[in-house]
Amino acid sequence: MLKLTRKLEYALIALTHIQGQATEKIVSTKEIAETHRIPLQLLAKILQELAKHDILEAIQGAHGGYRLKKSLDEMNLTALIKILEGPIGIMDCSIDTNCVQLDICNIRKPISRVNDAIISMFDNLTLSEITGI
Amino acid sequence: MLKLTRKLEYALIALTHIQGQATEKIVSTKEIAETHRIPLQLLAKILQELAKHDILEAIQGAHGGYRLKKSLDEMNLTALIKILEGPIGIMDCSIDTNCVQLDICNIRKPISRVNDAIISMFDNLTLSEITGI
DNA sequence: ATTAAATACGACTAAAATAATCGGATATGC
DNA sequence: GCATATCCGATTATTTTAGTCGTATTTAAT
Ligand code: SF4
Ligand code: SF4
Repeated sequence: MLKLTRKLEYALIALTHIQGQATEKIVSTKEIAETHRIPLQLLAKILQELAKHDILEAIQGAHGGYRLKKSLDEMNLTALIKILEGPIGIMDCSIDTNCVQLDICNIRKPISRVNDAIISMFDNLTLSEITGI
Repeated sequence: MLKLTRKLEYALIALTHIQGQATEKIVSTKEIAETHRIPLQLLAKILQELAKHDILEAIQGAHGGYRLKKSLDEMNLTALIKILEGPIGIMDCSIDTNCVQLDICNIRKPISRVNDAIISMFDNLTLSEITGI
């Protein structure tokens, strides 16, 4: 309940790690995985996903790896979550319309306010505020 | 990710329903389940849990059911979540100490601030603000 | 007393979401 | 050519959430 996924944490750890290196340094998945004890294959797929969305630049081949492609203060937490997990929302009806209670729900409005508050908090949180400038 | 559980929603729906009735009226699980299309057995267990924690008063036997025992503006969302789901926290290390990244985690502090903000938001939200006065 | 309607509760099963792994392809520096 | 990377679809494993079952107990009404 209300937990961040491991994928998201690994992504934030990796971004933080990369940002801590010299700007032009190419950082390999292996380096990050070993430093932070993250399963290599899983991290690999996460970084690929981030590369696909232009957050990282991938350099293939031997001595390859990743570099930051986008400045982290240009992107908020909401965007990262959307990339890795899809649409956000603390209840089903904030995402789709399949809930059987939908038309008779007596808590939808108040819960929706809570949802908005959380989303707006994530909207206002840049990744660099998490990874540290 | 970051979803409220169904159990919690059902609890809030039920509390809202009960609060909408005359103060002394005894409301049966069946009435709530049918009105809101909630699986009866599941709702039953939830209400038992709430009764065990003195939020509801259970009246057994024929024509039995539940009544509010505690005023809903005396309790916040955090308390309800704790009863139904246990300790809150958006990351594992806010609850236990088993995370393998714990000692080397580079995002723990910033994530912890996010966590605190959410918890504090829930702390300041009374149940009556959700169920409607 | 008997019956019907209700709560109480532990055990169980099912479904869904999350986490991790596997196997092979492709790219590139040396 | 070989070692070291990214790339990527498919699969499996694990955990969490959701829902069900069976049975016992309580109590009002008849
Ligand atoms: S309609 Fe009500 S029960 Fe259904 S998802 Fe929205 S808030 Fe939850
Ligand atoms: S230590 Fe880091 S990785 Fe582990 S749970 Fe806490 S924040 Fe997440």
